[in-house]
Amino acid sequence: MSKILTSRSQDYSQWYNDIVMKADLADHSAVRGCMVIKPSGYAVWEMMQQALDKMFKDTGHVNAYFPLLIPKSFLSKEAKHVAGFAQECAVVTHHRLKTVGDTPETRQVVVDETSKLEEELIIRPTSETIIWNTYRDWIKSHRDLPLLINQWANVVRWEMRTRLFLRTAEFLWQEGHTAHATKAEAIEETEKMLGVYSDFAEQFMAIPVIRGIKTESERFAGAEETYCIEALMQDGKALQAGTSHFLGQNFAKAFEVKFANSENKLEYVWATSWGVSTRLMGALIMSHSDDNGLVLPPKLAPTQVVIVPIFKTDEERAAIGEAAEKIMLELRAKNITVKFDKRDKERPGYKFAEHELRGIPVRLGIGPKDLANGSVEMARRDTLTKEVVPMDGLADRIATMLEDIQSSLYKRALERREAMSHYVNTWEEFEAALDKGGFIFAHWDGTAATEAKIKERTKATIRCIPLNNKQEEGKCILTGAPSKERVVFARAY
RNA sequence: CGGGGUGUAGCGCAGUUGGUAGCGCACUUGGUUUGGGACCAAGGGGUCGUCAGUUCGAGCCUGGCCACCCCGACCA
Repeated sequence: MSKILTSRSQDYSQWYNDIVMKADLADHSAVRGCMVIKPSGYAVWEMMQQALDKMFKDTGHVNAYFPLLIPKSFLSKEAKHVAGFAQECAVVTHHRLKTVGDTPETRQVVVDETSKLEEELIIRPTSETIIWNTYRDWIKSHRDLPLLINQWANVVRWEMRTRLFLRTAEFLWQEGHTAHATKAEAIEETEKMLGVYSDFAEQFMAIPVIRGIKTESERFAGAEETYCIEALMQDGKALQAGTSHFLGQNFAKAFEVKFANSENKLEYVWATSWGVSTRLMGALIMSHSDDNGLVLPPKLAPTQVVIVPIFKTDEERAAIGEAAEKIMLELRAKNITVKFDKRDKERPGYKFAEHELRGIPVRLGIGPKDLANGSVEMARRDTLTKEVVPMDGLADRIATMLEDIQSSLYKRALERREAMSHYVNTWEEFEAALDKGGFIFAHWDGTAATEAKIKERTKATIRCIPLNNKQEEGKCILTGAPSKERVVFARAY
């Protein structure tokens, strides 16, 4: 059994960091709490971006870009919003530096105090305010609605504690910001985008998620309702993988965004916002990887197949090269991405290990024996198994295998989650389940006070109230007060 | 921000009592190798995180600062 499944939290963190480093995905930067996403990591992020972007476009959205810097007064216009983000904002106070000191030894660069800004600028922790300030000018009539815009951007949140991908001071994300004429339409949009996120998580990332809504205390600052998808990592901790917010008219009122309806009466617009971030990279790593390194689902693997040649002589090398070229043509004809690892310096064994570390789903080995037999050695990353198969019909076989890896990863993750889902009815059962890790479905009396007490005692939070939740009579595990449905508890990242 | 730990070559580390820096991997060159992380030989690479202090002399001692890791607190 993989040691990660049995390990303590500290070992799991070490394991996670090792994979990020050894698979060459990212590194710590010289800037506090920030990371450098390396080409290997960025390539995976790009795969995610492309898939998500297509899904956004397919649901009628367009991309735009808004400023990085937000005047402090904008941020403070929505009271709950600023209260939620005030603790973690990077603030720009000056716009100029100057050099002081006459000699090279004493010379230094300091802030020019004469360049102090009259109003400080906040580096966006999220863009609702700057966007709604802009939407005021864009929305005049019901004919301007709905306004369905997405932005790919970076944001900065000055977190106390950072973890590569999961919580960095700066991170990359997309944020959708939509405006609608009616409440119903905005809620529909919020739910639709949650659906896009859960489809993406399950179909592309091969990660099963629970769709639900947040309790009031976990709600986005400034939202009326926060919908989320929650995933379970291999160590039994939950990870919020995406959120979609119904913002009501909060931002429309804060920024005076009104439209003339068909009867020429002014109304405030209804809003949504939704986002996923590079945190999904963390989710991907923690969901599928094993002790040999990263495991990528084929749909997100920048390279799906790698061919490793095994040869002694130049003649063999040339013959294998020809065979590889032929295979690559066939695979590319089926839109399968393939690389031929013809590096001379590294030996095959080294390459095998390296490609496993980086998570390439399928590896082909071609050597003299294969040339003689018309065969190829085909290895799959998820199960670490390999078999010798005929060269004939290889492309079809690989296409099938890629599909199988994609669905197997999902199935494996789903089975693991089910095995780590506990239904409890008493406090004792709840505590026992917490020791095992995973999602805990339990009754809760619906009060923030109880939620807070449970969090204080156990560090477990309510991850969400599942959508379409089964209604059943029960008693709160803490207070014994009546409850009509189970909510999902877990310790979370 | 509190507690604990770390910072020495690209990476991982050693460095004794304070005496002017070393090992493994990686890198360069040559040769032998190549079906699961090769071997031999010869090389190159360091303001020891940073700033100050103590000292004839600091990688080592003292203090400040910075960054990172782990546990908390915080955190759509």
